[in-house]
Amino acid sequence: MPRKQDFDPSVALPPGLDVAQIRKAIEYVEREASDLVEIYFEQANVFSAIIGILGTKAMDQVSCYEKHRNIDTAQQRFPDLKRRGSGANPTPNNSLESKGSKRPWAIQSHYDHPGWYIVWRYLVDTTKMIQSDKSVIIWRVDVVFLERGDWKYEGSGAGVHGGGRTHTFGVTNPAKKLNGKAVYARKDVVIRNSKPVPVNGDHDE
DNA sequence: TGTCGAAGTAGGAGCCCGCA
DNA sequence: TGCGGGCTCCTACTTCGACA
Repeated sequence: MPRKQDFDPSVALPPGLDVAQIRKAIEYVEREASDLVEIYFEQANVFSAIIGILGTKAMDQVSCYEKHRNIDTAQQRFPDLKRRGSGANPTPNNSLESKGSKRPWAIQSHYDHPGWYIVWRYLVDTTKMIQSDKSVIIWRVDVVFLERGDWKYEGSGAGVHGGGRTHTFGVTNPAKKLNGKAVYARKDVVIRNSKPVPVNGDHDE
C-alpha cells in the first residue's frame, strides 16, 4: 500500500475525490500492471496506454467518478471519467481524464479539452529493488485542471507525400504547470537525467 | 564548458466507424 | 466485407537553456 507520508493533502482535487481514493487506485494500478509487465517489453507505448486504462478502471471502482456508459465514448472520447450524476455531457469541472506516462513531466493528447487530468507516472522495476512485491511502481500522481489555453497545437508532417504521426496537443511548460500538483510523490524516487530513478542505486530498466 | 533538466518534434500501433 | 480516415494511447530523439 502506498505510504501515507508520500501524499500531499494540500493539492486541489476534482470535486468529490479524496486522497484515500487515490491511494486505493494506486495500489490497484500497481498490482494489476505488475501482472502485465511482459507487455512493456513488447511495446512500451502500449503499456503506457494500459496504465491509463487501469487508472480509469481504478477510479471507476474506488471513487465517485465513473466510466462513460456509452462504450464508444468511453473508449475514444473525452473524458475517460465523469462525476456520477453529472449527466451525459459533464462540465469540465466534472470531467476527469486518466493518463499513464513514463516521462516525468510531459502531457500530450490529440485534443485540448478543458477539464481535470490525473497522470499516473510509472516506472518498471523488474529487479523489484524499490518494492519487493511489485515490478511496476507508480512514483508520482499529478492531478491538475487544464484550460484550453494550457494546450499548444503540435502539427503533423504527415500528408500525401508521406509522414507518420498524427497531430497532437501538448501542455506548455508542463514542469511549471505541474509544480505543486503532485498529490502523490514517492520520496525514494528522484528524477535524474530526465528519468525517475531510486534514490539509492542506479536504476536501469 | 560540461552536465542535466525541460521542451519541442517526430514516429508507431490499435480500434472504431463510415462508405464503397 | 474490406479499406481508409479519424481517433486513441504513448515513446524516442534532438535541441535548448540554466547552472555549477
